[in-house]
Amino acid sequence: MIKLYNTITGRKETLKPVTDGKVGIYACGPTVYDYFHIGNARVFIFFDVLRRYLNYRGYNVTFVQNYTDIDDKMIKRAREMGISVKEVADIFIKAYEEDTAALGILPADHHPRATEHIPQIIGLIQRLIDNNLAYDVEGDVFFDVAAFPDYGILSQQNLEELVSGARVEIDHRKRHPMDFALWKKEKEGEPSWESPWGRGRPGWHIECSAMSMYYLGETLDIHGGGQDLIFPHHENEIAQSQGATGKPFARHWVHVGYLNLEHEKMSKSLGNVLTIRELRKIADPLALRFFILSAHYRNPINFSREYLEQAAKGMERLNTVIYNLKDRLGRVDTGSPDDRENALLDLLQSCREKLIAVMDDDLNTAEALAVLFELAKATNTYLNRPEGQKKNVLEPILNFYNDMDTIFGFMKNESSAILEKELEELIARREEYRRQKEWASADAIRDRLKEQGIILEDTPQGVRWKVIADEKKGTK
RNA sequence: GGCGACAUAGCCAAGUGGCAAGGCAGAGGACUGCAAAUCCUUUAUCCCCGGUUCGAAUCCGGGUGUCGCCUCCA
Repeated sequence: MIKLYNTITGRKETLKPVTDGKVGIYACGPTVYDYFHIGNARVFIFFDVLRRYLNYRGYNVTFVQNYTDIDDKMIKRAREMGISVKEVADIFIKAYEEDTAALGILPADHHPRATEHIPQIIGLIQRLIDNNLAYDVEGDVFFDVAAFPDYGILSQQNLEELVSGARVEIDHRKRHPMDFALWKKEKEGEPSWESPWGRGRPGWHIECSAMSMYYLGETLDIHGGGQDLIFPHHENEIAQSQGATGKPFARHWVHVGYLNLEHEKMSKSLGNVLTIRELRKIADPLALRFFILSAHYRNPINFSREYLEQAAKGMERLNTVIYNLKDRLGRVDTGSPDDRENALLDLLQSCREKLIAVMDDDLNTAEALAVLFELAKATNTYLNRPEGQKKNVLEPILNFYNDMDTIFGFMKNESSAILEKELEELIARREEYRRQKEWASADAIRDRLKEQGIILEDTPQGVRWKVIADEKKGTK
């Protein structure tokens, strides 16, 4: 039984998909006018883990995340760069794909673009006009909030409260100050499409309603994004979608908390935006993933280089235990487990159960990681014991970690650039120096290999080596 | 003005009624030729003041502080 906090009710609620065994998730994606930043990354990483976890729990998940490729910011950027809006979108979608891949984020099942769903958008607007929830004024179409009684349900505010706090300019063509644009009349030199109301382009909110329902049906199981989308974006999506269909738009509204940078909200005006593009130059992007997962998704978190380094070291600890397991597994045989080994296998089982329990409870990734650390300690203790280890004890533990990696996705799989034969030769030579107690010569070999990114470790079971790839050295 | 979040060790961070998880850093020890890795030991008046309760970090009331949303925003 998986529980998720639902913004619309303010409670954790059991996930009950529309169709048993299937889950449709729609997450609001980026406006592709620039590189995305570490705050955006928090949302993308959360939804990546959510869909991976639901998949692990046996659901058939369809995950949709849009690209907003037409709006004011896109148009502005195209002018600045002296290229078309389409070209801006192509550049930053490609960058998005590269940067998310570096963060271990899997591609969604669908990444629809607003400009490729104009017919669906127009159809939805027409339904709203037919239902007397939208009106056309001189080629602009607005949503009539006063005609939709549930307006404000998500942000828990009524219309009067919203108006009193609003800092918007009054557009006198609107029936109500909070009415928002579904369709914007064409302006000179901007991309536009034919519609029943004349040439124009979609408003910001309508694309998500249109595309989510097109791919996932009229009631989504899970919809969400960053907390700042609650109002107005998701509020407006509810109005548009429910206004058209008369059905609940999403069963679960999931919103991810902010990630601040050095205790400040990131914003262009403060000039403190850290993009993943930039982060990738100075640190391991997977350390950011680990850092983000080490706190609960609804709590605000603060980012700094220091915290990222702490996270990188913790992540390294888990990667090391996996490395330790793999290394030892190649040197041991099967046998019947003794009492202490049975106790370890019992612990493995209880860790598995505990991990599922904490993840089922509103995706508590912080506790889940603690479980992985707990098992790591017991495993390391076992690997240290002089009586030796058994394959049929080590293997299930390694399998567990591999399973967990399909959810959390921060494990490293290093490969060596140096030829293994050459390496074995150097190790053998160093062993000879060590036998002769020629420590300086032995250490020279170790230092030389380290410069090439290969770490030698002397263990009671013999010398072993591992590769540290350049971009994966943690923070640099 | 309206709505809301957060405050737990040097740092990060779980825990929402029953002896305060986990990670990072520090100190001491074991192991090691030295390293690396690992293990052991060690570190908390849970922001303040009241209340409810046999029992509160957890529930209620009141403070204080930090921050967010109500405008484009993840």
